[in-house]
Amino acid sequence: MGSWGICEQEGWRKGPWTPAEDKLLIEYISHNGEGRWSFVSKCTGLKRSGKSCRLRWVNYLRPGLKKGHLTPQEEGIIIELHALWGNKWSTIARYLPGRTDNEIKNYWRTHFKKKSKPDQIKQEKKKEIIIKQQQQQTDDNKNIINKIPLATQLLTSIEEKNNKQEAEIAFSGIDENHHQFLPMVYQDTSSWSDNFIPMDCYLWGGLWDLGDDDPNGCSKIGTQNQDNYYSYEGEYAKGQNGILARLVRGTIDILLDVIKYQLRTPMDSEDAVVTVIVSEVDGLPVEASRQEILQQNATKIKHCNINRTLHQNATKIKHIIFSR
DNA sequence: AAACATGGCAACCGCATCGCA
DNA sequence: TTGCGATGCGGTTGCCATGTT
Repeated sequence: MGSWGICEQEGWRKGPWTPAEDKLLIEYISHNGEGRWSFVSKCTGLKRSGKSCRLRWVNYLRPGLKKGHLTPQEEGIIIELHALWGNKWSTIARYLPGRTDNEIKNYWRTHFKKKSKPDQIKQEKKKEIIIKQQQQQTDDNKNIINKIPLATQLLTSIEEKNNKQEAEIAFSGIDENHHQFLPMVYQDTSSWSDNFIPMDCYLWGGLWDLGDDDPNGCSKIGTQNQDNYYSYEGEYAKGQNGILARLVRGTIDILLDVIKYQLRTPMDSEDAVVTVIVSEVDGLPVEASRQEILQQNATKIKHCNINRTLHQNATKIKHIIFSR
């Protein structure tokens, strides 16, 4: 193949798009809508393949695309979801409105897939993002108690009662009556039963395990059902704080997916139930009678319904309870 | 100032999947 | 059920701008 822009084998032009080509493509889509890409060249005279037209539209011309650097929040989401799903760029992109799979893929390769000194670079980047997120959260959470140590701001409790698995995440903060949410008591790992998933450690590992050995971060604490569990010694508070940041920003469905992943099949079972209790939306308190806004069979939850109404930053979640 | 290295990113390629006849 | 075209996805390439030596 020759240099880009002049290769016209098979009749198709390749290489960078010109403004004139963009204009033709935009006009075509404005009249005919997306899809039927192979007809673009026939209708417009563009010497571009259908695939090329689709790619140009999806990655560059489509309205609503964000330009510029990713925010620390977006970076954090990418890290978390990549730890969860791996190179499922299109899936990850669905959680980042305005960002394309190509952009996320490029970002990941640029920032995390350095061939030289991979561990060092990942560690440095991770620390950088954690610091950014903490600074951002400090700004966002002015009304949330910050006098208590980070380690107690968010604690997780998992209990097994009467053959039921129940995992509950409690968030400290201030409710609509300005009462402090009391964190749950962290349960000692020695009490975990054989068929029981230690969600907090699992969650932590899933969020931050970047794939390779992570000597300064996650440490393996045990194996259960052929799965590995991790704790994050020394930075436990930071990690929990990071999860809280996600929730405060209303990305509830991400958390649900993460926790579904942690619990593996239990959330797909018929009798699994998810309960989400929200105390504040967009800075306005939710009446006590309406706080429990979602409680339904987990099999019906693909993406948490409340996410669509809780996109603003000021959402406060009191509890999310998973049980079966 | 020139040569080289690196980072960022748009675009291409091949394969997988989907939908329809 | 099968074949085929359209579409989607992830990996890769290569250009260009910037930084380094």
